[in-house]
Amino acid sequence: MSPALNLTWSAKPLSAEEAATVAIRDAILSGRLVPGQRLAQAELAAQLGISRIPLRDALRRLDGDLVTIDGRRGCWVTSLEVDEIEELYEIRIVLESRCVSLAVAGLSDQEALHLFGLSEQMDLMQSDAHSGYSTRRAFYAELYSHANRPRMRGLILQLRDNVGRYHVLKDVRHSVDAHEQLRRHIMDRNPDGAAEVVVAHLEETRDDLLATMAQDEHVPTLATEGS
Amino acid sequence: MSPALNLTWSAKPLSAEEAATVAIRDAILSGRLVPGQRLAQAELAAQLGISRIPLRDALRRLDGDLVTIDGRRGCWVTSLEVDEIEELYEIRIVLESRCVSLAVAGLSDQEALHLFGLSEQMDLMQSDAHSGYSTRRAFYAELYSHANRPRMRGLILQLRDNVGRYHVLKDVRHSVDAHEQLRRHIMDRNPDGAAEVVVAHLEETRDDLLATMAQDEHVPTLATEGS
DNA sequence: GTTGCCGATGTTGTATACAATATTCAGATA
DNA sequence: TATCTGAATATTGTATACAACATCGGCAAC
Repeated sequence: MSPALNLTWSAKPLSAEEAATVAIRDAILSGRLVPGQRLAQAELAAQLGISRIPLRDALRRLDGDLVTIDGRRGCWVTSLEVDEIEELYEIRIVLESRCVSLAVAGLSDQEALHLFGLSEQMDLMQSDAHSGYSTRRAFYAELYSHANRPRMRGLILQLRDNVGRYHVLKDVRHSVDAHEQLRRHIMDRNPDGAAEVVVAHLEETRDDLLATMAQDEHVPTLATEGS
Repeated sequence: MSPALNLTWSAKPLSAEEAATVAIRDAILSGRLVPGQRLAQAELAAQLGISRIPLRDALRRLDGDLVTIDGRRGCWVTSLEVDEIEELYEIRIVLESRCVSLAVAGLSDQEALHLFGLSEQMDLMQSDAHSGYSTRRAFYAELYSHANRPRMRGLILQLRDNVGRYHVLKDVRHSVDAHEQLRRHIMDRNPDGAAEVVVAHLEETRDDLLATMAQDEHVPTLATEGS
């Protein structure tokens, strides 16, 4: 199956544009760049140590997703309204219920066991918000990859990132509970059960987030300007 | 509902990047640029009468969708395999069935009548493949806008374009029939019926396309090079 | 006090020039 | 003949410079 030589081509030189894309995406997902924050090309390029051209390429790549570009008016970190968040969750529910169902249905014994272990690890090591998020993300990325639907998986992960940056790690109890159920359905190869758990979990998460937003709507987050 | 003054800000000056984006997208959707065709930056920029910078911005914007960029190896018109087309249709089915259901459920009498007329017009004037496609696209864009799900609508139209450029106008009978049924469900405000029609229509269209591709797989289309 | 009109300033868009890398093809060698 | 090597060529990535536009401030007029 696997080739004799499995060089992952580690540490291949990233282009300036790729590096900038990763850096900006990471900054947005980790909350260092907050929704609505202006992204001035000259300033960002200077901070990253590159010229404006590859920076613009990176921004174009993130446009419509994590970044909003409005012609000559400039660009900002995309800010989501309540309506948009509800819609994104609706799309996630439709896609993820299908995807998890397909994934669980096609799992081999070995793969199911692997996912089971991954899920337990994930719930055991509860670290800070950011690494917790990326750990959960990695689990779902792995799970959904078994659905053999690369485009759907990509869409889902994208939507997840889009909405995930608004969370403040409030849903830990829900998550642990949902993951326990999900593990059972994975071992039982129960696609419908898994889909139900995922939908219920998404709805809970969504409601948590909306409640938090309604509560904090009069306390807008402010970016701490870099020196 | 509609504002008293409805200035559409017509004929605002497009930037070179926007113009290039529209031009390239249109060329791909109309088939002048075929899947797999190389997109050389210098050549394209010269043809469009702009420099490489705004052209690159346009290509980055279409990347991952209609265009595939592979680092320094260059970029091509995205070419879809059979598996990918099947997957895109699967996503369309999931999203569009939900979207049409929501749209039909919320239709006012006036809106339903308007869509009815639009649909009839669409079936009456059957012109060439390209304008036929864009007419149908406009109808669904209008229909889905009534679902009040802008992101979902955008995704659907994007998926539609992605897969639509492979069609060769073979599904006219199916379409006319499906549209007739859809009109009835629109007038009856029958969301479930409309969703069923859309799903069935998508499945038929998908199977038509796959059959055509299986038939023509040994006759690869070749681009007619511009002078 | 409010509105409208410039001018100064800053930011983005675009062209040109150059650097870095991929591709290609000729030629040598097994 | 097939394959490998390496220089020539072509194409993409990036930096700099400049042009076009938007924003923001003050000032005048109503």
